[in-house]
Amino acid sequence: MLLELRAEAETGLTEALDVLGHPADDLGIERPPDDVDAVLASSVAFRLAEAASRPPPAVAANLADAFDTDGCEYIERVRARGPYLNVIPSERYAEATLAGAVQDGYGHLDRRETSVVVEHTSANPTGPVHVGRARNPIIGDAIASVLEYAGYDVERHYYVNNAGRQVATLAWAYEQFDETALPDPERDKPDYDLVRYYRKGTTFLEEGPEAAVTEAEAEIQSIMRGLEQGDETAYDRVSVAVEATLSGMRETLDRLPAPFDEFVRETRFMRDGSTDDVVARLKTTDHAVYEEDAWQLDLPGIEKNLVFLRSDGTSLYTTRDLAHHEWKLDRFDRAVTVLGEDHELQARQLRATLDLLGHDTDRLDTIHFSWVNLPEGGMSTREGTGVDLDDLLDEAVRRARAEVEQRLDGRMRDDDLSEADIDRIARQVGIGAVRYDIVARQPRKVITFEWERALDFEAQSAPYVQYIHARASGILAEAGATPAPGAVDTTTLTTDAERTLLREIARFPAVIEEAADGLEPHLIATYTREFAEAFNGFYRECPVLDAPEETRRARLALVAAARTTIANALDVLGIAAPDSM
RNA sequence: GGGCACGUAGCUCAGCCCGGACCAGAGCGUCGGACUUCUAAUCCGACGGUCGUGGGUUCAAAUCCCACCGUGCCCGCCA
Repeated sequence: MLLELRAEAETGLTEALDVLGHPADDLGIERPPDDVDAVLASSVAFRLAEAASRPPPAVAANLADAFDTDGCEYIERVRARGPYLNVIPSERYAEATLAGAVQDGYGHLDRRETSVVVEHTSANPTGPVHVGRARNPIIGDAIASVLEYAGYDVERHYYVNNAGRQVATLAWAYEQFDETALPDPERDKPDYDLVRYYRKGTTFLEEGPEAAVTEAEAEIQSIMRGLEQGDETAYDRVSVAVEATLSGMRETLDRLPAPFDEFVRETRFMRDGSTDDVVARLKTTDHAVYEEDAWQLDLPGIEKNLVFLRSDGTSLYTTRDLAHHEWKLDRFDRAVTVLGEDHELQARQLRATLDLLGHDTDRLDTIHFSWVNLPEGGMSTREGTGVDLDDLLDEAVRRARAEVEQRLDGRMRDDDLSEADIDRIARQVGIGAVRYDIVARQPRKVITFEWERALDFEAQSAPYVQYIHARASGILAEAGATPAPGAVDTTTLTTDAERTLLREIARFPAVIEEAADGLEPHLIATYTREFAEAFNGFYRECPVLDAPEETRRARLALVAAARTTIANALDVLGIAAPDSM
């Protein structure tokens, strides 16, 4: 509802500025501090003061007088307070907020008729997903969801690298080594099974006898060339190992869950000729250079040449990724990619090259996140250092379960949780805590992984937010029927706590819009925390079930609206909203 | 060496893009309080900060610009 009110405020303010002969290019609309009873404010008066040769408060007072609220549905009035203009909402604003927020889809913005593909994770299928990578699916999935809420047609893609050196090495190692020479797998899952061959293989290439290594390198090269030439045998050899590994990785990602609409395989762009086509076009550009037997691009503003064809005539990952991106731009209006910070240069080169090929790169967005490190250093699949995501999720659920059981005794609510409930809550809370911990921070910040911090179940965590959903659910279940929003008198909601909660509910769609515009899902996490504080304030101050009839009805509607709001906000973050905890 | 990021309470972060009522907000930790009352994974209070450093722009700077310092990532015919 804040979005509608803001639209009214913008129109009204523009008119008022016009009437007084001020420029209306910067309205200075902002969120007022919590202790001001306005829902929106403007600081334009500061900027107008000099030209008007009057102090800001005087300008603000004039603007407040000139603001015509006659046509406004949601604005009661606009008043000056010092140099600021404060927008005071009407009772209709409260009514419309409640009516809007009890709808299941609350927070979904109007459809935009714009398609966007969100590519995320795309980890090399060489072994289990480790925590160092975990930011990618969690941030990526949240970005996809927030765009869906904002009205875009979204597809989630995982780009499978099944053509590079890494997977050729895996395929070779899988054929080369006997299982008896390998350690037992850490889990009974194909990715844990296969990664043993991969690690054995990379160690062999680094430390094995020279002649044997040369032979192995030749074999790996031949697999790569086979793929390049569309050789079915080479493709099958790689597929056996890659697809098995990928299935194990998908199983782990499903636990988050991080669903995908499509797994796009790199080889697709080799087999359909589009990579050759890109190479042919690149050779004809002014920036193409042939140096040291390899075709390269000397890109403007980029210090490093981009090799797009090796001296042996084979393509590189980036070459295929160019074809992949042309494919995406051809099918979608926008393409968002979530990548690690180590891919920064590559992403810049990709963008510059697509630009060179005549594409509108404004349709492209890249979000970079920094690594999750261990206190002792980085994580690596190849070296086998790091914490597997499976282990983190298991431990999270285990600790959450211990927490539920410990709280069982002191439980005030006599609703006897069943074994199945305990299981459900442990899963919702445990995995939710991991996701929240990651999605709540700006992707650029480096994270050092520590068990206690990642699995903190207190304030500023998923359970803190989930708890208010459970509380709201409890009240509504106890009450039985929830009154229709049209049948309640919002004027009975008079306390600060009620008004603050209402204000937070009304803000949700505006938060979605802001998070979607900037591709910043952490804004939603911040919002859920502030929302939870507002709800807890209400919960403390305002009894619902024991309130006088009129008040009770209004508060029940408010609780119902709060519940949908927080459920949907959590939904954006991919975090479950438990009915009981 | 070059490029790109990050630097806010003891610790972990939000605020920075779009400068204004923030002479800075949370959480954790520490200390003290609140369960016969809709779930205490909650709430209330106290203590705690030269917003890395120095300059600049502005009526106004945590926020914009410059320099410097520290940290991370990248600088492969790997991905």
